[in-house]
Amino acid sequence: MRATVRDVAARAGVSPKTVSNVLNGTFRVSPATRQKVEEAVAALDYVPNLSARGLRNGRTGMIAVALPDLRMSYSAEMCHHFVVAAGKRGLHVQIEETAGGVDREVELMSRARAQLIDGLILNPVRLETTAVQRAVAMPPVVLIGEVDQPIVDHVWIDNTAAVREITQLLIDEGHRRIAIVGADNTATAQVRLIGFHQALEAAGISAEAALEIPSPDWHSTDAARWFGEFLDTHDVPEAVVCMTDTLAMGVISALHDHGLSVPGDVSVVGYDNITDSATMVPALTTIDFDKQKFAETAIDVLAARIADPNRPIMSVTIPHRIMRRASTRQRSTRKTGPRKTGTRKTGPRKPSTRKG
Amino acid sequence: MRATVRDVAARAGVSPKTVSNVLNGTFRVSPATRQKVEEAVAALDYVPNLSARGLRNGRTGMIAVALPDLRMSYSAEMCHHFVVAAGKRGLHVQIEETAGGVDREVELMSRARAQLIDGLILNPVRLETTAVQRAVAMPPVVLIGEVDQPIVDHVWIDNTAAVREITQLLIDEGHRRIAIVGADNTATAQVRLIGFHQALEAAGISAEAALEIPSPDWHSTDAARWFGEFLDTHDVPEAVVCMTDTLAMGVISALHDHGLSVPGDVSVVGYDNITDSATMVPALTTIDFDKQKFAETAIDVLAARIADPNRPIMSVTIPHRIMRRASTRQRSTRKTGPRKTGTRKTGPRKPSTRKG
DNA sequence: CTGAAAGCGCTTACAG
DNA sequence: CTGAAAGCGCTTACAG
Repeated sequence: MRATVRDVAARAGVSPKTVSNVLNGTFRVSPATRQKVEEAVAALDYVPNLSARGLRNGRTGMIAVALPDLRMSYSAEMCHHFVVAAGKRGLHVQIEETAGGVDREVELMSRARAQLIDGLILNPVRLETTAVQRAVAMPPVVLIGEVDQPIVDHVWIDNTAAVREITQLLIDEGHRRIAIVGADNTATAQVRLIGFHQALEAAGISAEAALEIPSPDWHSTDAARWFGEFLDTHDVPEAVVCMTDTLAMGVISALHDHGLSVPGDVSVVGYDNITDSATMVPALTTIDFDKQKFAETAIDVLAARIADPNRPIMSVTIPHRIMRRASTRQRSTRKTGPRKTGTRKTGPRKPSTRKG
Repeated sequence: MRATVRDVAARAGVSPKTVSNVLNGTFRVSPATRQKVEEAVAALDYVPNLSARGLRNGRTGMIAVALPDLRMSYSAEMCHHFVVAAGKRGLHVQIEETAGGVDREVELMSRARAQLIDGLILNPVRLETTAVQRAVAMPPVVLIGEVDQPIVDHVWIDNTAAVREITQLLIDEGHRRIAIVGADNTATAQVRLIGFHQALEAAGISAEAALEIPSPDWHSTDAARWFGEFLDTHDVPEAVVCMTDTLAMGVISALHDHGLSVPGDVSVVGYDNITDSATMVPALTTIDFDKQKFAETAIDVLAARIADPNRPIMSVTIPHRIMRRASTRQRSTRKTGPRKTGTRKTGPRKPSTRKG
């Protein structure tokens, strides 16, 4: 049978309270007593029961992190940083996926209230239907990502500015017919699309609905399929803004399959600066931000909220910057109209079967 | 204040036991009583306290999944499948990273014993130093990956066979001077290296230590750097076996930076069939397995172990297959000696700046 | 500096 | 089909 504080106390010849004091360091305990207790703990292989402690204290030392799709490289890197940042504060992380939508988000909130977790870091999927409602008794929650709900704490990147700036970069390089991939109705896409539109408008370029290409799932394979179909039926754009690096990977793949080179024929940019974006061929120009800092900030804000539910609501913006790599280039001649697929100088070919 | 079973019972005019029966469905309850209870639950916004339930039942409904490095795309995909598979059984997943090594693994075991988690799915990093010891009182654990410890349940891929087969594929295509990237002292690398050696030996090719290239971290950027340095100082191999798809991404990047085409100059294969491997340029030939099935099997085995700690130990091998894509090709002429870098027909050039 | 007691909220034998 | 009581293992006022 598992040892309990009583067993330890009995063996050490002290009361359970003293054992607790030694374990939690709440009060000063004489060295002799401390040693007796520690010997008993070791002898009995005692491990405190966290459920009991959680019931007593109302804290379990566990938080949840809920991301839209755990399969994304972006999710992988953020999970890592959340786990590490939480670990530094003695917290453990439960992961959840919000892909299911609003129901899932609501369920996560109740689970927080069911107190196996002390708080929740939530990346909601849709703006208009967020589970975060004034009406509900709220557990400690930090929103990350695009939804700016003034009801709860919030850590984010200024997505709109970031996409505006990277679109501006493409415009400065002489591109005018610019497509955007991942333009669907998620919160992320909507907020980033605004930045895209702002940059076009500032340059006097009118937005074209046909150049706003959805990709219902944001996996690279989906982007390759959807953007590939776009290439089959439309003029080749001069540049492509991708909502994420993972989408950019699919876009580059589709361009290669159509015999188009990056950035020779088409410039491509991404968003997130995932590790793999540096080893794409070509290396990807993208939006970079300090993911470790992002995670640590979110954990800090959540910990502060857990400690004091009544503190003022915070909103923290993590800085971003453009990570310039090889996937974009200056257009030599400034073209005003759309370029026809037929005007390409070389016909389609599979670069992957080119012989050395 | 939060409502408790007592509050619900009082409001519904029944005993706490009846409330519990309604919530857990243990005994039959009359429809009228059930409705009264459900109304009270709704009215009081009652959510059961999982710490209390965990203390009482000795189960929290939470399991932990510990992977070596959460940043990997492979980890991302596995996490997704574990969370989904666990969710189907009403379980939640706590994630941990074992990169820290054995201490971390031991700590995870005690945490399991501290009973905030009912069990643990563990991918240990090193063969010889596994935290899994006969001596320690073991919580329910399922090992995944390469370590075959007959002490606990085990779900894995036959790594040795998989790498042997994919190396064999390269040999069948006429490659003889084959490098392997990621050859370090982790359990995964060691077991896969054995398969590599087996294939070479069966073909009468002697292993060359210089062709076994380590990459202390298995990120694509590390592989690009380490394999790039290898290319700077060695003859170009005819083919490269990568311990993972992520490593392959870095290897392909380094080859491009050296003006070598894949598979024109060098064939490359990976392992894992991550989603992104289909959109690499060229699409990657790799080892595929059913990740959903892998995760579900591990969860099943763990659930069975939790239900019956004394059942016989299980070991399940998930089938694998070669996913043939564009990154390998038949060598037209069979060469016996190493090819010099200088013998390439085309000089180095950056494919990324090639114009269309 | 330490001990005896109460209670966190739940579920489960034990009675009725 | 339901009620009253006990107890999971911990920590914290309350006394000494």
